[in-house]
Amino acid sequence: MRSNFLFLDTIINKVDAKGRVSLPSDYRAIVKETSSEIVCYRSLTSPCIEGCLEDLLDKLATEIETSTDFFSQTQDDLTNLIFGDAKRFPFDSTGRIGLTEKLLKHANITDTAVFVGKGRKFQIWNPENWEKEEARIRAEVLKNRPVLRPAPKEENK
Amino acid sequence: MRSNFLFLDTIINKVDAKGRVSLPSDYRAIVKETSSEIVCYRSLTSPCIEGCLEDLLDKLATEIETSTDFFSQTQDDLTNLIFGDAKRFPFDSTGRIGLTEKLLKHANITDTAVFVGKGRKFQIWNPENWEKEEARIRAEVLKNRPVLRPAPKEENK
DNA sequence: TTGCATCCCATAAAATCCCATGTTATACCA
DNA sequence: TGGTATAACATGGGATTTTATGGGATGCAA
Repeated sequence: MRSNFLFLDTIINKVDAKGRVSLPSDYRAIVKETSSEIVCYRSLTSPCIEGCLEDLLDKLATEIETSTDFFSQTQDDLTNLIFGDAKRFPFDSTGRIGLTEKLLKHANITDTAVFVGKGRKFQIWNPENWEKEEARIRAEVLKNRPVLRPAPKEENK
Repeated sequence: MRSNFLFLDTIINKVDAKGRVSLPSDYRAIVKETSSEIVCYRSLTSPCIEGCLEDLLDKLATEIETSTDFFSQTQDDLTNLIFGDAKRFPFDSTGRIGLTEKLLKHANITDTAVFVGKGRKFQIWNPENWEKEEARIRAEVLKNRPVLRPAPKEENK
C-alpha cells in the first residue's frame, strides 16, 4: 500500500541470446502493484530505451491534448512518435522481459543493459554509452547548477 | 503529515565485512514513523554519502516535473542524475542497512562510518575526511562571519 | 515443419533474516 | 550519591531467501 512511484538506482543486467533481460526487482515491485507489464519505446533524444507505467503515457496523452492544438502538426508528430513507438512488455514468472530488435538496436545494446532510474520512468542504456552520458551530465550540472528551490506555484496554463 | 523532524548529532558506527552499518537509533526513530527505509545517494559535491526520506525525493520529482518542460534537456539531465543515483535502503530488524560498494567507495569508507545530521538530510563520512571537513567548515565560518558573538549583555548566571 | 516467443526448471551468487553476544545508556534502589 | 540491575543498542556470524541467468521444453503461427 505504497503510492511511491519512483524508479531509482542504476542496475546492470545481462541480455541473453533471446533478447531477454531481468527487470530489476525494485522496478518489478513497483510495477506489480498495478499490473504485470511495462511500456517501452525509443527515446526521442538519446540512444536509449525508455520505460514507464502505462499510466504515465496516459497522462502524457492528456497533457498533449491540452497543451497543443488538436489539428496542429506538433500534436500529430508527438502522438505518432510516442504512441506509435511504444509497446507493452509483460514480464514472465522470473521477472524477465523480451526486448525487440528495434529497441535493442536503437540503444546499441547487445549483451548487457543498464537500467537507469528517472523517477516516474526509467531508461535502458548500453553500458559504455551510459558511462559517457553520466559523465556529461555530472559535468554539465556542476557547471551551471540548476535552481531547484520550490518556486511559487502558478495556477495558469 | 510530519514536518517537525531533524536529523541531528554526529554518530560513529562500524561497517562490517558485508557493508552493513547500524543506522543510529535516533535516525531510525524518525524514519520509522513513515516507513522502514531511507534513500541514499552520492553527494554531488563532497566525498560522502547523503541520506534522506523518500518523501524528499518524491517532492523533488514533482518539483522537477512542474518547473521544467517534459521534453527538456534539463529535466532529462536532472532526473537521470538524481534518481539514477539514489537507492532505497531498508533496514533490518536490528536496524542495519547494507551500503553498496559504489557508495562506500565514493565516500572512501572501509570499516567505520560517521553519521552527520543535516536537518532534513544527513551525511555519512569517512572519519578522517569528516574531521578535516568539520575543521574546514569551522574555519570558514569564523573567517567569513566575524560577528558571531553579539556583545554579551550583562554577565549573570 | 520451421521459426519464434513464452514457460518452466535448475543453479549460483547476492541480499536479507535471525539468533547470539558484547557494549553502552538508562532506571532503580539503598 | 553511588552502585547495580535492566533495557536499548550495536555488532558478528551463520542460515535462509531472493534474484539473476542459462538452458531446455512447450505452444503457436506462418
